[in-house]
Amino acid sequence: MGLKVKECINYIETLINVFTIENGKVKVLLFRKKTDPYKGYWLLPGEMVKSGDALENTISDVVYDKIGLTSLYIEQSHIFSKCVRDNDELVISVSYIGLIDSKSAEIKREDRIDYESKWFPIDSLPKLAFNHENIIDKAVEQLQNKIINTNFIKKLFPGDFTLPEIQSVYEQLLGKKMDRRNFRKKFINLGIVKPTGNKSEGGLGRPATLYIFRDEFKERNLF
Amino acid sequence: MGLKVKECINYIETLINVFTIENGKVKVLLFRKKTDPYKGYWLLPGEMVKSGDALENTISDVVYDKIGLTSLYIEQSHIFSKCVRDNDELVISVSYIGLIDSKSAEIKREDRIDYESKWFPIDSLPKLAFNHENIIDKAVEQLQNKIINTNFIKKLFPGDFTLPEIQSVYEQLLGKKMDRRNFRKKFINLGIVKPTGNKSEGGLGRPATLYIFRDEFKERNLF
DNA sequence: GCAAAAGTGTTTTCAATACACCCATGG
DNA sequence: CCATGGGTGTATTGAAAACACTTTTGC
Repeated sequence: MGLKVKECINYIETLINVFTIENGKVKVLLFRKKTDPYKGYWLLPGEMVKSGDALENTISDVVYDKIGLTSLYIEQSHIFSKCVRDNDELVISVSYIGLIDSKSAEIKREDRIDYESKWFPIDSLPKLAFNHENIIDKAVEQLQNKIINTNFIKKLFPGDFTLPEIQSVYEQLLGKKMDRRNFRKKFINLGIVKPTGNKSEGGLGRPATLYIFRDEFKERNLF
Repeated sequence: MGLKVKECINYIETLINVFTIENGKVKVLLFRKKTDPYKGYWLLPGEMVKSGDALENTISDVVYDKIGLTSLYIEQSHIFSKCVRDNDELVISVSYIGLIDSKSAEIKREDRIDYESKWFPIDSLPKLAFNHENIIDKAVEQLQNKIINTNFIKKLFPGDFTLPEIQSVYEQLLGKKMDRRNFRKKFINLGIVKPTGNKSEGGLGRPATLYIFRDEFKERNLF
């Protein structure tokens, strides 16, 4: 306890777990690593913290420079410090959670072909570099706790959506099936959504009613 | 966005919010600062991270060297990085939450008279150095979310306790009064506590029944 | 007309709430 | 005997859960 080896520089990096909903699946954005170690493995977008930059600035850089987004919802997730490198250096990883709706995410994806990046469903992740699998696990765990808040959902569905879509996101994140009738009853009774008058198109089966969040909706917890 | 000034060292410190229940009040442990800046103000115990030490080691040092505890429950709270110093240096503060029962806390307090330290009720904090007031606020906010978990409560009450004691902690942390009958009903119906057969002593009024957590109790959320 | 997914109502069960009086102790 | 705080029971309300059939669309 308290055995000091020698003074050395600690590196701090910020990483971000950007989540979106694509084709009804909850997905996270990953980049493929081009160099050893872990060449060919996937990792979370991130950047070393430099020169008196506050963490918030660094994460903004990551989001803008690497992902190509100018704004998305961000909050802190967790700090990891076990990932020690060869030479007495300690890398501290500050992990963030970002949420983006599928439409914005899709547009930006076209712009960025210089990196190999991909959205992976959280239940089928590829080989991940370093401890990034742990980092994603922790972010997903926190997402589970956040998703019961209606304000949080709105960030994933800023446009219109169907109730079956939203229900499916809950089922994926909470890891359990829910009764369709009870789910709608609850969601609609909250009074935070209203039908747009339109119907979903193109899918199999009966088209679903499209809803949007009311402008004046009050943040609440479900479940 | 991304304007780099120059390379410089970022300092990382760990801080801990140690909470206990003393005389029925939720309190946090603070030390008085001996030197300028903020001489005479109070602050959270903490330490700079050195030499490839993982954060967990650093916080262990703090707990052992400065507080005199060999073990207490610890979890991460939040990272603060706005506290920039004069010379382009950035201090990143990694904040932890620690919980200790009053009995262990009391014993250790005797041992440590070389520092001026004191337990302050969270609703009447003294003048705090740096941004430590924000840091405590954040920790208390997280405590509010954690306290609904029975496992968390047990860490504050590992020995025996009365139901009015526990109820009071809930009321302090959640910031609302609760009905005594409904509170007991809920708590006892959980089946996680059992009466010891003894009664509290020394207080005014009728002595209260003492309870302990059952050995095999299942972690659950209340409220 | 068939497959696929959306939409709808009722009953039961259980937890949350509201509420007022009696009990044990110390002084 | 009085002040102080602890302990108890019941009725009401509302949300959660369980459950099966009908509707709309594409092919």
